[in-house]
Amino acid sequence: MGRSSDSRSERPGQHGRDNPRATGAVRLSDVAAAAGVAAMTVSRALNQPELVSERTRERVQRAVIETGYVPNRVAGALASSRSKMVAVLVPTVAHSIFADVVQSITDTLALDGYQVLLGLTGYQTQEEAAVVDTVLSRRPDAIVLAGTRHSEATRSRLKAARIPVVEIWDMSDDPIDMLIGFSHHAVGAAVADYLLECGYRRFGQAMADDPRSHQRAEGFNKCIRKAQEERPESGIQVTTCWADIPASLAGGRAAAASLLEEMPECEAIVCGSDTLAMGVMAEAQSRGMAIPETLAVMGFGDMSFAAATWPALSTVKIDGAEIGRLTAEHLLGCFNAPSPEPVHNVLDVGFEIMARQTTLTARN
Amino acid sequence: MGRSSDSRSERPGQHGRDNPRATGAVRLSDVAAAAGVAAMTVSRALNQPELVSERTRERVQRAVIETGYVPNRVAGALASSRSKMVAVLVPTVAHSIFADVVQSITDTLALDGYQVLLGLTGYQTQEEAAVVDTVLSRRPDAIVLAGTRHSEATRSRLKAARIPVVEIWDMSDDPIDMLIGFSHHAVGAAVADYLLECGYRRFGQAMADDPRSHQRAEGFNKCIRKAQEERPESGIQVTTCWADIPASLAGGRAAAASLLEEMPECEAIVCGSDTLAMGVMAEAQSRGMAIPETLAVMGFGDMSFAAATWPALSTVKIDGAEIGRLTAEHLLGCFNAPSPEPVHNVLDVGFEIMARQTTLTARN
DNA sequence: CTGTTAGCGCTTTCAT
DNA sequence: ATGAAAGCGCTAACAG
Repeated sequence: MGRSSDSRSERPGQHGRDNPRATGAVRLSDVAAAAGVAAMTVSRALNQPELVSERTRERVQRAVIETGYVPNRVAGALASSRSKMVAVLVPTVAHSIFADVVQSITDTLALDGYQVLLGLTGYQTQEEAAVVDTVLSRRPDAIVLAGTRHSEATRSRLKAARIPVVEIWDMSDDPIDMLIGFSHHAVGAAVADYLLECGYRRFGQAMADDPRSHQRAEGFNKCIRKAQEERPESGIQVTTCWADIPASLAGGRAAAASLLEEMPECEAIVCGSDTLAMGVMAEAQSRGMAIPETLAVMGFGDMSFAAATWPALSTVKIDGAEIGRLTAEHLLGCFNAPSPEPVHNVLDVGFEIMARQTTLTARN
Repeated sequence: MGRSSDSRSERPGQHGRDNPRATGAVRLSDVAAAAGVAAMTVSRALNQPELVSERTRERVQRAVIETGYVPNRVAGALASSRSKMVAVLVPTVAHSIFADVVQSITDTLALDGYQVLLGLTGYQTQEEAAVVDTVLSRRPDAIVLAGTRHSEATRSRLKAARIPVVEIWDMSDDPIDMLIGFSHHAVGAAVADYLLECGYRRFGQAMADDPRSHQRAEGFNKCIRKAQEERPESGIQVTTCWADIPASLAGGRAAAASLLEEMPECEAIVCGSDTLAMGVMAEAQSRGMAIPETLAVMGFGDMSFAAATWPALSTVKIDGAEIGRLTAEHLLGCFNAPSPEPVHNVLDVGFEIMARQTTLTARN
């Protein structure tokens, strides 16, 4: 047993020079030597244990512990062209809505041994292109990205990568591959319909200045304009205020202050996120305005953030954690499918308007 | 030019079979062929452009665009044993405090071309050990992890990895390598001192049931006990309520309700996070208790979350984004240092008690 | 400044 | 059930 059969077992450096190897880490062949088997057998014992006899498996197990072996998945990924990594690209993780998505995807994928490579794209298309390139160079097995508006370069890069791509958090007529999202325009329209139905007439909008908020605002405004044309006498009005991104409580306060200045008789403020909504409510409260009696406020996102604090808040319920889970499970389905062909599949998760009685029946 | 000098340029599969290669992606040698240079020259043109003549650089640039080449960093990492990835391990990203850390580290590292491999460890030591192993198998160039209480297995694994390790968000006498954090025990004690100094006597604690919150509570209680012994007549009391993790507004409300039930004459509630603090304040408000006149509330974390809404809230300021930035810059310093030896370095970023006059002078 | 060669540590394939 | 050989796509080291 003096000499192992592995030609590199004496750990020479590259080119046979006799300085120590760069990493110094335990290799598969070291474990193999310790267990008295071939490297390939160790690989199998670790990755496809059912193909190895129980006796060998145990010996390998022991050798792994003895040597403190940590597999090198970089090498594994190169050899097998499967990295067991999924890239997740979101504008930011400092917003609860995307943090929930990332958390949920990470948790769900971990169950199947996949890891998340995080990419934060900011809110600029140009930045996104750079992040996509960097991330693709890691050869992830799939990529999830928020939004459906990408540069043509980004789209072609993603298609050329020939891996599952899931766009989330928005809707599109022409997804790159898969899509799990909803129409922000439709949400905006639905909110307008809803509030008009409730009897409100004078609206403010406190929206973050990002593309998806713009779409919701457009949907809202379009619906409002239609109502104005149909019922010119009703006095329907809307004023919009764009808050800086990232959205903050302070931004919400400022937006509310500005809206109430411009439109003191404002009855309802529609907000681009729960964060903005809370800022708006803080401002209203500081002015002694009763919510929802004097001013109704509508948020956007999952209720969990705000509901406990502000029972008067109504919101469009979009649960990031749920979207994340759906996305991850969908991907795992792709990975496990007999055919690894990309599936073209549009899935609208819909949305739900959560309205507390206290708020939205107030004026009836 | 009919035949390239690259022996694999005709893209045979492994072992010379003639099915197409697994990935089908453009390789360095494809770019080299298109540019009429050697693969190595392309590599240099991309990674060390200063070593290549301008003419060659331009030809390579053109060939890269022409072929749509996306470097394979998996192969690069294997060959060079530098992955340009930093693993970041936090309990969760669904808490603003850790989300800020991750956001900030990601942003800062991106400036130097590093990417973040995200690991979410939950709050259990056992889970952490598994995540550490998985993450190390990707051979990150460094690892950042929240907390200083790890299993012995985790510690030895991390030491054996021979990469920079930064523990953050806590203090330790025996860090694995580097540490950027603060003592939770000391924070708890400082808060107690502060509130006693302000004249408060009957305290509630609404803490999340995680190790670091426990340490703060211990620091707080120790300080309180000392005061009780020194001034038995003063009527100093404290009751603690442990909220479920992850901390939520609802959990904060429930904790406050329970505390106020047990100790109706409670004067100040110390909270384990801003989230809990906001829940506590919601409950107080719903009971018509004036803050801070009737009940003072202290949070923990960065003010940015809550300050705009609750000017009456006081808090221990721990800015996750700042810690993240510090950590990333510290790491980049290590990477660029002439000596890549691990630096043993304890850095206490300290903390700051932000106290709004309105709250903490209320009883004076 | 550019090219050649020999691996990085693993998995695929084929052979036993 | 186990092993041997070849190669994944890139970069370090040396040679020119």
